[in-house]
Order: sequence, then structure tokens, then C-alpha cells
Amino acid sequence: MLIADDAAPSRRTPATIRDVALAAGVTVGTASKALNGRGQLRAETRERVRAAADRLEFRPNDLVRSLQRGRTFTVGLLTNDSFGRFTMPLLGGIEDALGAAEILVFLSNLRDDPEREATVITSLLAKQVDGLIVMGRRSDPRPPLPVGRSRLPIVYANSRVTDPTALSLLPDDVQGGRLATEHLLRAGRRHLAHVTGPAHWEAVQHRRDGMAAALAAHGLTLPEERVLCGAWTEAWGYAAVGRLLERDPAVDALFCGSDLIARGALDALREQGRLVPDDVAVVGFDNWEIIAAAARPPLTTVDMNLHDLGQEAARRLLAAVAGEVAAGTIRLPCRLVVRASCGGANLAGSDA
Amino acid sequence: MLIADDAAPSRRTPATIRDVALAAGVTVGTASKALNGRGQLRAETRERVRAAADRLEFRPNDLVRSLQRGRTFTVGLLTNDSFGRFTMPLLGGIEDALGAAEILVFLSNLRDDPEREATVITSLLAKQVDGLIVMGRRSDPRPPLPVGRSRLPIVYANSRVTDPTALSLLPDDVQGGRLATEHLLRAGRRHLAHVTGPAHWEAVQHRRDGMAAALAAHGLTLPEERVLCGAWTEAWGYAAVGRLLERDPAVDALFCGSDLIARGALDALREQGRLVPDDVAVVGFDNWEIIAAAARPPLTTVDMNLHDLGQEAARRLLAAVAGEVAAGTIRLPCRLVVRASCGGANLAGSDA
DNA sequence: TTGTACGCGTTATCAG
DNA sequence: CTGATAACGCGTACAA
Repeated sequence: MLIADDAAPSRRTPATIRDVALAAGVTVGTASKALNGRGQLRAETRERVRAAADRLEFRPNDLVRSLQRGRTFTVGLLTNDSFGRFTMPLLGGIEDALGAAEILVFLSNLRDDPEREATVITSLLAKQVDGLIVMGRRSDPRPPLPVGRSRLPIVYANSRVTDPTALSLLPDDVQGGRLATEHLLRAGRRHLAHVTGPAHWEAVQHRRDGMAAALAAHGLTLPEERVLCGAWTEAWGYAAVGRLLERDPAVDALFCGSDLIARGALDALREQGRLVPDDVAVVGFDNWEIIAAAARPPLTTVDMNLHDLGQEAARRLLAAVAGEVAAGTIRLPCRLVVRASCGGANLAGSDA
Repeated sequence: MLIADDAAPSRRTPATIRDVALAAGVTVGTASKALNGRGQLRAETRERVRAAADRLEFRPNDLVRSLQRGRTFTVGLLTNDSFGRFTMPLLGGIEDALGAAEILVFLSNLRDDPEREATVITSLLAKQVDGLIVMGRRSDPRPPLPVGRSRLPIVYANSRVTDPTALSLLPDDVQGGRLATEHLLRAGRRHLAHVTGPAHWEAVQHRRDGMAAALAAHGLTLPEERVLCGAWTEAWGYAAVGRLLERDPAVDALFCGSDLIARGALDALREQGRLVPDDVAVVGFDNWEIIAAAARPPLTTVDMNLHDLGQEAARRLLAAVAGEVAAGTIRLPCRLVVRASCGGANLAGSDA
């Protein structure tokens, strides 16, 4: 039964090392050595094998390599961000850090569906991914991933977990809030207000804390009534500014919890006849490029450096794969992107 | 040297079927049968094996299965869309169609970098993906993917290719343009204008053609000067409306080539004191939810059904994997999402 | 310098 | 009913 298969080099099925060996007139073992530069081979033989491999477009099957090495050079990226505006920059950073290592990323949108989550994780485990990077909501900490006893390295990126032994990377929202506020102060503003997202979000609290701290450093306070918590939407930004200006017309600067909120705020300000930045300076948060740059005026905003965060997450994951253990929460600094909504770019520079 | 390994069930390394067999006191082959429901086994044996597998949290290694079956149950998704607003809905659809089959998606952002493209494709091929779905710019057709002679099934989704033997799925922009225009006509408008993206984009031409066709069906024409081609940006939408109203104040309806353009247009209209939808009705394109819904007024717009397109792409890919051959360009219908920018929703209904 | 044989984890076939 | 063995594609000691 085990007659050697048809000698015809059928192009339908990808060439295996056997085909190459056959074509080069050597055995499989020799072909392997020739292609991997191992062992002692006559240069002529090596060349002959290489030529055959080229001709046949031979590509070593990574499944086998993975099987042998016990590593697949793949990682899973789990997200719940259906719009992708957080996923894509992260993915970019991850790919940058992983690309060099020729590691590929399985991306799956869990859509907050625990059932999907379970099946996807099962598949990912079966496919022997080297590790997992988990993104998620940043409001309530999510339960640790149900990976059973598997030793799979996991990094939580831009998401919180209830597991203290887990490693998670988050933007430093406190510092981000400080950054925005200091910029506003440098612009000479003294009556700052804050329009932001739902109060229970940790990020909301942190950004506010950062703002308060920066103000305190200048002998200023952030009165309760100048902090408006609502939703992460344009509509809320618009509505909030209406209320704010009504009860506190002296406000000369606005720190918004997101670019979308800032867009709404800018609209409201314009309609109320307040000039930005002359009357009111505005800083956003997210640096959602396509939104912030198109604002009128273009929005100065805080960038969470998600690309870098992705890179760092991937590096940490690689380290974990290599056996390094780490736990806890790491905060990565944000960065201010100066556009026009706070006045000339001349105030930039003296950032941390 | 080949002493059977330490009997201690070390938890560090995932359990293999050998561990299970050992624990259940059977051979590997029997264990396999027990777990897969194959062959004739005594119920007691089957149960014993299952119990052992459970206890050890045994998970079959997909690498091996893939190796044997010649299929990995993975596909690659290649994109250049760095914002992810087209990628994510597509990914959603793809996962929906693939999820049932327990297929996972490698996502890679090529970033229009041919070098990256080459290495990623090499990796993907090495990892033996079952197929590829390629997204890309829809302006100039991209060259076919450099996959050599490999028989890898490829579907181009929301992107054009120069290869006539390839299969590509695109939104039906002509129909989309018609949809938008008919809606405007139903609203009683007769002086329509079109503000859209760069003239050389095929999508721009198609949407315009659809618009012209719908108008023609009502005995109307689309004069050259009421079509403004520019960029896919808010700023262009804003600027275009300025020009348009100046030279043609009678315009009572605007079909915009994208939601972003529409946002810019809405801003300009508001500032010129034109009421939307009373004075001018506006329809956008993309249904970029977060942008369109937050517009003032909320934007009626054409949805490209990218989720469905993703699903269909995945199904086609699966069919191709199964041996079915297909080529050509398939256009999938768009859908109108009615919000407030054209007046009451009462005009909806009689769509194709 | 090259060939042989084994192992990676699993399934399937065939023998017992 | 269960066990042994080949095979998937490749790398690698070890033998020749």
C-alpha cells in the first residue's frame, strides 16, 4: 500500500520538504540541514537543495515547527470595542512589537458575550496561542479570563481585572488630567471646568483627580459644580456646556473627558457666541485624530498613547512567555497633542 | 534514554492524550476513540477516559489535527484601514459566519507597506491559513496578493483588484446613491446637490451615477455644477457647502458622499442660517453610527452593510476552501438608515 | 559528507 | 472491545 506517491510534481498541493529532497536527489534529513544551514554539507549539495526549494516554492510548515518547539508564535487579542477606535491603535503597537518576532495576532471581538468568550478562548487554547492580550471596558473590572489551569500568559491592556496576580497596563489618567490642566493654566486660564463621562468610571475619577491636583499646585480648587459627569457622547458635551455657562458664565477653560464630548462642547460654545480659544479654551481626551483634527477649531487633546501601550503589552507578554513573571497595574503616560483650541502652540514645550 | 517520563502529573505542561490514557489505564488509541466517540468501546471505559480527561483538563492540540486534516480553521484578514471603522464591522460579519465553524481570524494591518505585506503573507502561508480576506482602499485597484503559486483561496472584501480571476465583494454604490436620492425626492426635494470625495474614486463615480439615474427616473438632471468632488473630510463638506450655496442658493437637498462630509455640511448650513431638514435635507453615506447619530440633526444615511458583506465574504471563502471556484465582482445592496436630517421618518418604507 | 530513525500529539486503520 | 502502528511535515541526534 505504501508505494511512493506519484512522482509528478503536482502543483495543487504545497511542496513539502520531501518533494524538495526528491527533486534534489537527497534524503529529507539532508534537505532539512541544507535549508537550515545545519550540519556539514558540501556546498554543491546545499545549493542544489536550495534551488529545488526555490523552484518548488517550498515553505516550511509552521504547524510542525510549532508542534516541535512548543510555541506557535501567535497571540490572541480579545476586545469588546466594537468601533475599533481603541482596538486599532493597540493592534498597531502590538504588531510593531510582535512583527519583528514574526508573531501573528488572532483578533476576536467578544461583544461582551460570555458564551462567545468561552468558545473563543477554547479555540485559542486549542490553537496553542503563546499568550493573550485582553482589552475591555475600563469602568468595572472584568473577571479574570476563564482559562482554567492553563499556564497561559495574559496581559490586560487598557482594561481592568479583579485578579491581583494579573498584569494590566493602563494609561495614566491622573497624569493625563494633569497634562490637560497644566496646559490650560499655562494659557492663562483660571476658571476651569470639567465635562466628562459617567462618574463611576475609574478613568473619570482619575482624570478629575489629575485636574484637581494640577489646580491645587497653582493654589486653585475644582469646585464640585464645575465638574459635570454624564455620558461619553457629543450630545452630553453639548448639553453640559449649556448648563455650565448658565450657572457659571465666568468659565474660561474646559477640560473634556473625551474628544466626542469636546466636539459637543465646541458646538455649544459656538452657538452661545463664545469664541474658542479666545473666550474659552478647550482640551479634549483621546486624540481620536479624525474627530479632533476636524473640530473647529482643531482640538488640543490628550493622547493615551495606545500604540505605545500596545507595544509595551506585547513586550510584557513576550517576557511572560519567556518565563518572566509580573503582576500588578502599570500606568503609562499620556501625551498632549496641541492643536488650536487653546490658543497658539507657543505654550507647549514644558511638559513632563 | 527513552525511559517513560516521570509519572508525576506535573501541572505545568498541558495534559496530552497520553497523560489521559495513562491516567485511565488504556492506550492512546483507545483514549482517542473514547474522547471522539469513535469505534466500539465499553461504556465504562469511555467514561473512565472522559473522567481522566476532565480531571486533567485535557484539550486536544489543534496543531496536530490541522496537520493531519490539511486544514487549520484559521483565516487571515488583511487591512489597510488604520481607523478600523471599516475593519470592525467586517470583522464582526466574518466572525459571525466563521464562528460557528470555530474558525479564528488573524488580523493584520498592512498599513500600505508592501514590505510588511510580504512578510505577513509569508507568515500567514507558513501558518497554513485556510484562506485570506483582503480589505483595502477602494480608489485604485490593488495588485493581486503576492501568494506565489499557492492555491490559497482569497476573497477581496470592500476592495478592488486588478486580477479578473479574483473574487471581490463590494457595496453596490450605484444602488446606494439611488437609495439616498430617492429618499430625497420622496421628501419633495427637487434641487439636489452632491458633495463627495475625490473624483477618481470609483465609489464616488458610482454613487453619483446612482444619483443621476434616480433623478433621471423623475425627469430631473444632475448638472455638473451641483456635484462637488473633494476630500473625505468634514472640512471639505464645510467648505463645499459654502461654495455651493453661493452659486446656487436654490438647493434644497444635499447628498453627501460620507457622514464626515455631511457633518461638515451640516455645520456650514447651520451657520448660514439654513434649517435642516426644513430648508435643506441632507443624506450621508457610511452610517458611521457614532458620527451620524450624534449629528444635529441626526443624520439619515446610507449603510453599506459591511457586517453582511463580511459575512458573505466569509461564506464565499468557506465555499472556495471547499473547492468551489468563483470569480468576478459581486455588489451587495446598501440600506438606508432614516434619522432626522430629511424630515420625518414617515417617508421611509418604499425602498427596493 | 550524507542517510537513518525518532519524536512532536493526534487520528485512523487494521490486527488481535 | 482494545491495542499496536502508520502517517501528518519537519528537525535533529546519531550512525554510517
